[in-house]
Amino acid sequence: MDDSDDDIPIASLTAKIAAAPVVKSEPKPPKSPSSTPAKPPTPSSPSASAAIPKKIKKEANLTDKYPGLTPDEIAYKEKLKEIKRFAKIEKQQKKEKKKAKKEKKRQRDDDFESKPQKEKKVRTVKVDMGPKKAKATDKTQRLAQAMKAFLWWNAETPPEGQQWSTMEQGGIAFPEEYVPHGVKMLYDGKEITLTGEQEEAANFMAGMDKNGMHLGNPKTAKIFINNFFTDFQALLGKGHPVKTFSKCDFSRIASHLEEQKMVKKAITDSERKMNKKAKDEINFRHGYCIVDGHVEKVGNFNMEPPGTFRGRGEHPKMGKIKQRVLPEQVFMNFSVENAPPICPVPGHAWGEIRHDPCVQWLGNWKENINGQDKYMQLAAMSSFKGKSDRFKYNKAARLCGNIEKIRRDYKKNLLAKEKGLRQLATAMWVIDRLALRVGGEKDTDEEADTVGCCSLRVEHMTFNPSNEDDSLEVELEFLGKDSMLFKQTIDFGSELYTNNNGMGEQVYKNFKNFCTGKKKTDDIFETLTPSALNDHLKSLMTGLSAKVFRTYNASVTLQDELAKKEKVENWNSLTVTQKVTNYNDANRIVAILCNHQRTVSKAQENALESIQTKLNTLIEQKKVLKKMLKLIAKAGDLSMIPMKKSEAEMKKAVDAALENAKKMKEEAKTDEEKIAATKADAEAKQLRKDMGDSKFSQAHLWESVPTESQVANKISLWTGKIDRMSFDLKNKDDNKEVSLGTSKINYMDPRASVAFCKRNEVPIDRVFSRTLRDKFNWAMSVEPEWQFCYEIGLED
DNA sequence: TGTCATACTTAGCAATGTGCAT
DNA sequence: ATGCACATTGCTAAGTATGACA
Repeated sequence: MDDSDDDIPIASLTAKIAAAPVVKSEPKPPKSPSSTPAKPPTPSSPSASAAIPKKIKKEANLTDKYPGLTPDEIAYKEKLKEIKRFAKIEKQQKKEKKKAKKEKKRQRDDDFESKPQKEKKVRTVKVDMGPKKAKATDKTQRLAQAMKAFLWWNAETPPEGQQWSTMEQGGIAFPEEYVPHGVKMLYDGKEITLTGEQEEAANFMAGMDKNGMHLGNPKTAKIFINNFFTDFQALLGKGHPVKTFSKCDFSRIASHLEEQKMVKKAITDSERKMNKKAKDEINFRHGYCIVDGHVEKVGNFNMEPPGTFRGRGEHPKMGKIKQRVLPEQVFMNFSVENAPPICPVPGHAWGEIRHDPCVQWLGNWKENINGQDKYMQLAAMSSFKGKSDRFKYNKAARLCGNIEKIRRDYKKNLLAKEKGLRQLATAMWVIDRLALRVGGEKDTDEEADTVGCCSLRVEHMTFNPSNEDDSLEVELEFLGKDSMLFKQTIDFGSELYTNNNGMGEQVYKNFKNFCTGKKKTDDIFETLTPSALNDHLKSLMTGLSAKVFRTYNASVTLQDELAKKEKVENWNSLTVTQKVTNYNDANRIVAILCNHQRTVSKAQENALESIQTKLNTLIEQKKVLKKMLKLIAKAGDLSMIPMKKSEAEMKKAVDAALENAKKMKEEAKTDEEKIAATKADAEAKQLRKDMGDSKFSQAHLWESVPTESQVANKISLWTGKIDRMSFDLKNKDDNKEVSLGTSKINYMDPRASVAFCKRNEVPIDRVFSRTLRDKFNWAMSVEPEWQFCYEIGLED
């Protein structure tokens, strides 16, 4: 690791790291002496071309080697060869490296085990050695320690209304300038020469996944292509021969890009190191910030590269070209007394400088698709984000003490004579009980048509969907944030909504009333706006807004569900893994409440299908076993019992095929031979898979007639297998569309999770990943008995 | 009273990393 | 050791909240 700090533009950062207090860190295995004392000098700006191997000097005889091919095609073939060669070399290197690492580790472990006594002795002897030398850590680790050392929740708060007093930052990093590749697109079969900018745009389309979420769906593909082509044509200029998208052929560019990906994959270890170093440099230059004298991590310091706009759902602007953003378009924010960050693009300068301590952002620019503002801000683990996060959860906790009052308020108003008031109350009920978002107005020409509570329309509700008498059921179906489908049938007459004076029937009545006499496309709550709703909420509790209900309900639900789990009799005898599974189950209930979904990929779908097939096989096998048992018990015709076919021969054949393929690969000289070898390899692997399947299909059989007890044993074995597998399958199927992460990151008070772990001796890293532990550093010190309740909310 | 601008939170997807079974 | 499934992270889109202003 290179430790030269001089390339960091933040002057005080260097001093800061050096002065960082030594923080206790987890014990680490003793380090082996550094093996890299001298390093070769590295170029100051490693260019992308450094990753591509030098061309081998064989140009002269290439045309002889490939008779009848154009130079372009020959070049392509040669390149492919090179890529393959480098991939092979890299694989070899990786292997060796791994081996070496393992060896080292073993030695280290041996050392460690054999020398504990000695070490102790040394330590007692060391008396007057002066100040303790800091552990040899790299820059990233030292920065991490410096950040960890600052406990913002114990520190002074900046002046009222201000986010900071001083702020020094390293500016935004910009993507490298575009380097044209010269590969041509075809139009109506003819080559078209493009400028760099035009070629870059062509890349965007060429690189799109034809089966992805934008082009894979005919409806969105149409929007996407239309938008792209309009922007592309504008780039080409007036009177350009390219007129119709269907005549455009980007396939040459597509394969070039594919090739580049392979080149990138086939880099050597030293190149990988260089890339890492370059990335680290950017990270050190832009990734940290000094706020009021302490180091903070920056969240998004890389400027978004140009590309196509990937709007979700049926966003009317998807496919439009997102332009490259230049430093001139960016505003930077930092304190007056500090030097401005250096603009990293030569010949360019920041658009504007601000010194506004009342905001958190470090950088700000406008995006060209929707004209929306984008910000560079500190990372989730920073004090800014930590403070507002804790504030958010404390506010939600305060709702614990106010929720009864608020529910009384809307229950009263559900019966109000005035329609506006009734709509307000009904909306509050929906936000509280169904955890919907508030739902602001949207312009459907500019954005996808998605809704929340206030923007619900008559067409989103189906009364009495199952057509039963006296039904109070309503099907609620609409696209919410990110065009995620919300589809739930609410039975307003059910206990869930009527118990405890829940007033479900009244809510139903109100909805029916709000919807009658309206067009499908009319708003249900035509008198209501988010700000009016929030104003009313503020009158009931200071700082209350609609979204607090989601946080509140998520945290309360998690806490209640966990409490339920912990009440179970054998709870204390459960293993850590079982406890974590229970935690995840509680997490899942919250995720379902908040409608946090994910789409199931094709691969996941296939995996599920294969489990189902296996399960079916097991069930069939169990039936066969039962028949066998009957036959044996009643001393029937034993020749009816199916026998296991020998697997030895099959295995022989597979091994031979694999061996043969390997040999072919090694001996292959010409392209044809290589292709044949690859094919043989694929076939051998298929054979191996078939063998596995075949083995599985006769796993229940014996090579000779089994005894009664043997069969009986296998039946119980199979019963267990079937149970486990169908449980597993059901679980996977039920959960495949639920996303647990979002509620963990944004909704459930982390202190409830931390307390749960402490009560149950579950290591926190089984529940929170590294980044989550950093993000929730402020929540780690709570007591095992901590409860999400009103009093907690009074903290700040 | 509604609209706009601003600033910040919440969100899913794709790429990447990790750990486990074979 | 390898390949796979699952978990985590990076990215950036899509929301909410709120105050200024017409």
